[in-house]
Amino acid sequence: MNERSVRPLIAETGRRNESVILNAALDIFGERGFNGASMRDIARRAGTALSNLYNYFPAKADLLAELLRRANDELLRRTTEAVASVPDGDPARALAAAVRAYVGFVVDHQTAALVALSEMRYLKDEQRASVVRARDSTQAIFEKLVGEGAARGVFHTPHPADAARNIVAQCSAISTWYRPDGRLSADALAGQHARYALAMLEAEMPEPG
Amino acid sequence: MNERSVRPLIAETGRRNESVILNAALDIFGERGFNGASMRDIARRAGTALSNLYNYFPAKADLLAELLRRANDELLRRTTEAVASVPDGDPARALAAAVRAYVGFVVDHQTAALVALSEMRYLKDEQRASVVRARDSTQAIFEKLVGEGAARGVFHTPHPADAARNIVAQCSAISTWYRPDGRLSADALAGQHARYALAMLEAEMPEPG
Amino acid sequence: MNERSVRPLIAETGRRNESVILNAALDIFGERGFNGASMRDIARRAGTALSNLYNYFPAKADLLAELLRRANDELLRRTTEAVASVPDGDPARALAAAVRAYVGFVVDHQTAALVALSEMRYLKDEQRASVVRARDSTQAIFEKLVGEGAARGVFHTPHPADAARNIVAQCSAISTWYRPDGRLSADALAGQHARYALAMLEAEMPEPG
Amino acid sequence: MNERSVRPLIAETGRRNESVILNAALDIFGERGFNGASMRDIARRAGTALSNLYNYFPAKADLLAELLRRANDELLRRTTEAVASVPDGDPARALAAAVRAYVGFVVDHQTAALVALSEMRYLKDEQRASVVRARDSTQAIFEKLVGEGAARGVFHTPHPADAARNIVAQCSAISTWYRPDGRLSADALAGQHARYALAMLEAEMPEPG
DNA sequence: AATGAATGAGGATTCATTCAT
DNA sequence: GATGAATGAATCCTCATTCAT
Repeated sequence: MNERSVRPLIAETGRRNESVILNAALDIFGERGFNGASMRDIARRAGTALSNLYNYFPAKADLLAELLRRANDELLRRTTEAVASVPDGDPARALAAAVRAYVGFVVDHQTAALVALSEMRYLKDEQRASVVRARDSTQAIFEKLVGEGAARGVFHTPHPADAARNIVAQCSAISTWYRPDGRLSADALAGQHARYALAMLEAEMPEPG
Repeated sequence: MNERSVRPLIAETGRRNESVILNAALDIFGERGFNGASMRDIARRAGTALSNLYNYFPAKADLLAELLRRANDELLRRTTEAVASVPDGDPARALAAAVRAYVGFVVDHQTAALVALSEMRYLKDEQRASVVRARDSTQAIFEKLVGEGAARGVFHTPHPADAARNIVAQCSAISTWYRPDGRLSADALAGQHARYALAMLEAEMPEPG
Repeated sequence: MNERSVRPLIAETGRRNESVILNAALDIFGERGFNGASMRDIARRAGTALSNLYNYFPAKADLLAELLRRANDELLRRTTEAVASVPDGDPARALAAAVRAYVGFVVDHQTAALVALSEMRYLKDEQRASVVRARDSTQAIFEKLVGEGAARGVFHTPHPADAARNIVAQCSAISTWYRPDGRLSADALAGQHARYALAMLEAEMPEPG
Repeated sequence: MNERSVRPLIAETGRRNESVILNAALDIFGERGFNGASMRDIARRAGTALSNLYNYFPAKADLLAELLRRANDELLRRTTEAVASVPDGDPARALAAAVRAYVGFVVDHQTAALVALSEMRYLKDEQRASVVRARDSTQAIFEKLVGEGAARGVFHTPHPADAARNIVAQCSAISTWYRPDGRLSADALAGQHARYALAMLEAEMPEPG
């Protein structure tokens, strides 16, 4: 039984077909990559006319940007909430909770996580910058926690910022190989990654989830 | 001073322009992705006529396949040699050497590593399968070392296969963020990643770098 | 102070938005040409919904046709009135008055004059024929006056019909270059063109405006 | 028998299909206007594949720009030569020769003259500016001649610059109505327009061609 | 009247690839 | 090996127009 909140990443909105189109785009981007996906493919998957896509999103890149915005928002929300649920002053526990949240997001929204990881580069200028900022917001949470732990002598790793980056990279990379029928359940996977993270940080007495 | 062997990934061959074309393709694939790269782009970068590309590679996918073949070959060579240079019976040291070799490859051939990580999916059928096999050969080395260490009680991680996968994923992901002018030198980075790996494996008395 | 009747070419009618839409269409056709203008452009300029345009005009061509009808009507009205205001039997004076009226129309409704000159060709079949007829009605006035003057020996030009056509063409072409802040005022311009016309006709004792 | 040099506006060049494509584009632009012409139309008229057009001209606007460049070049060449063939110090004769040259160009290359008159506006930025400069070069010849004549007291028109503009406009407008089977032959038309021009300028003793 | 959603046809342009030289 | 010309299919996107509300 899964206790994580698996509400759909793309919720219904006022506009009739918006969520249908976004979900179709997410699927197709996940299957073929941004440049390999055609608007025709997306329209067909969404069950609408090609030209109708443009009533919702003025350009293909806007579809991707909107998807990444939502993915990053949800990831940030989950991570923030996870950290907030841990009493202050326990960086190890907070870090473990953040990692579990991140892994949970990847497992619940694998395609979105994969697209966010690999297709962001195809956005340009302001859209790209905006997504980078959103991604960095989440990353900053990890860096802050690792920095605090290092300052307090809880984490002994010699390069805290580097460690934080690699922890996040590793969580994100799960989207590239995870299979729901794998040996580890989603929760076990999240717990195991919390354990990896604390190990990498050379935490004192890690207490894995 | 850099002691790693930084011979070019794409060496001169008998065919005059082959290496020029492959290097151009590598650049362009790295900049724009496989589907975002056009044969015209590659020809322009190579300084040759578009149609001449087809005298060397019958299709765009063959360019990518050849690049990935060479990248995987070099990665496998480096990893194999690194492991061979460690006396048998010391899985921790061997694993650390393997990680350092992998990181060295990523740092020396960042674009190739990035393309291998992110563009392999655009190959089809036998070409795809062939590249997957090559990638798995390297991965198998890590799995074997981790398995041995676990069997001998040197590594205490509860899920050795999973740990091996994540170590490799983490090394590979370096290609997505590494900058030569970053805070850690290439060697320091390699050493640090060996340390991460042993930590993740919960090795006894890791002796980093 | 401007004495010419500068009532708007597109007057308010019973239908609330009709004149707004026509004026928007006139603007856009003037800026981008008939084929360069989109119904979306026009709707946006008119401040109404795209689909609402079709409650007023069943097709894009009908918008243009209606504009040209009104422009030609107004031009014909001004020219007719100008000629009527001159006592019979003085072709030179009548011709000068007609030219002044024509120039006045172009100056007061430059965009409409420009669109009438350059976009008529994009109408088809009956709509085109109808506009051609309207244009020819005005042209006929000039031909008649020139013919009369030639018959009476007042105009000595050897090819009266050709002269009439060129006089009209020249007046019409003013729409392509006129700027309200030019060296000649609107009235001076009208007077000067009357003078050109009489000169071209080789009129006896032209008495310019 | 026609004595004017009616060499084709678009001469053969080294590139096999270039002149064929330019001539097709000229036809189609003349028939439907720049925005009403599709690259498919042009390709069909040229007897080549749509995509092949882009091997010669990278964009539709480049086709138009090249056509207008050639048209303006030829018009300038003819006008310049005509003026040069008249002994200095006779502005009336020089002006008449210039007008005849202009009319000759319009008659020999009616479609090009029409397109130059009506489609220039659809070019943008530098391409537009470049064509405007070319057009102004020819116009400047007329302004110079009229200015000289006015200064010497040969032309009595009160607004020389305005007169020059209208003379050119009138010549240019011939392209909108001329029919080869009209009442006046090409030469007669040219002569008649020289006469109109001198009349407009209120020249002393015009000696029409 | 007015609107938002929808659509089929067509727009310019780029694609990977082929062929004759 | 190398090139310039050529092509059919596909690209993203816009078009005028219609329809249900």
